[in-house]
Amino acid sequence: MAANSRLTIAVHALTWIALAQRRGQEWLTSEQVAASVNTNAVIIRRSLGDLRRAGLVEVRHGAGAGWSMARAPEDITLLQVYDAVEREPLFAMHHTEPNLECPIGRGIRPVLGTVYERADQGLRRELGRTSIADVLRDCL
Amino acid sequence: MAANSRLTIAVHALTWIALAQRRGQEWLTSEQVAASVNTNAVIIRRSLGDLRRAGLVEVRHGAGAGWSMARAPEDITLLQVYDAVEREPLFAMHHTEPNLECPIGRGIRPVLGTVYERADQGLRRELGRTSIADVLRDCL
DNA sequence: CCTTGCTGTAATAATGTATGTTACATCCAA
DNA sequence: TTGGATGTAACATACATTATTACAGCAAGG
Repeated sequence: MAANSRLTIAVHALTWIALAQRRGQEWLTSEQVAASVNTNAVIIRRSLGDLRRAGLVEVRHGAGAGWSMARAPEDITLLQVYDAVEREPLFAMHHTEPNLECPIGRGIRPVLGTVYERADQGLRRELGRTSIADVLRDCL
Repeated sequence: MAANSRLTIAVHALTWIALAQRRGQEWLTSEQVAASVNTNAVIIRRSLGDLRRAGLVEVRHGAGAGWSMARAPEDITLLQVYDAVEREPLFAMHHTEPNLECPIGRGIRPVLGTVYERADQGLRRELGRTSIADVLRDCL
């Protein structure tokens, strides 16, 4: 699959904001976050926008604008970040409908759907075990 | 991520070959498999080629050529199929190196590497619980 | 040993997604 | 009112996936 770096970008941004706040800087601009992630500020705004819609960060407009945590780093798991930024399922079904005259073609999609659902749960269970606070601690 | 259908295609092909063999047809051509999956025969040959390199199927050339299981359907898990056909990791790191003058930029990659490794293990544990024989049974 | 049918793979195209970049309307604290 | 940042559209580039055509290579069976 074309693995993407959305989760990486979002976790990096959140962790950096968490560290800045611990150091007393309440609001960070997308430029400041982009400087640590080393990417374009628009990429950061898009990512933080996803996190805002999920209720994980807050944004402030006008003069002195920027981004801030909406919750304590201990209360944000990587699973919540994953859900906020990732839209596609892990595994795709057939591009074109399989041959319904074949018993396998008829039956395989729900069967695979169940298997893929369990695999997804296994992935999510692990992502739910790590918080932004854990990532911050291990970074330092 | 751009979810792909490689696992779906490979499992479908294997399950169909397993059913054909149970019905007494030992060798299937890529055209016959493609007719059930409803895709091009070259796609099937590429997928089965991956499975052959992993030791899951056998190929026969010349007249009467085709594909056959190299193991019993009970002894092939979807995890083995996944490993045979999937090359990319689930999550990508940053496209460009993060800012190494930032504590997060310096430390985050190994931290995320560990988390992503655990998430991958969670996914794989579940895929290892299902065999081609299970898929075949549930299809019928 | 030669025919025949299928495999293995290269080359190409169409499509979709990820990332990066510029531009600009909008917003709001000071 | 204004200045600086957000939100988002528009576009470019790069790459992955799937599909398709073409053809060399292989080997079973006449």
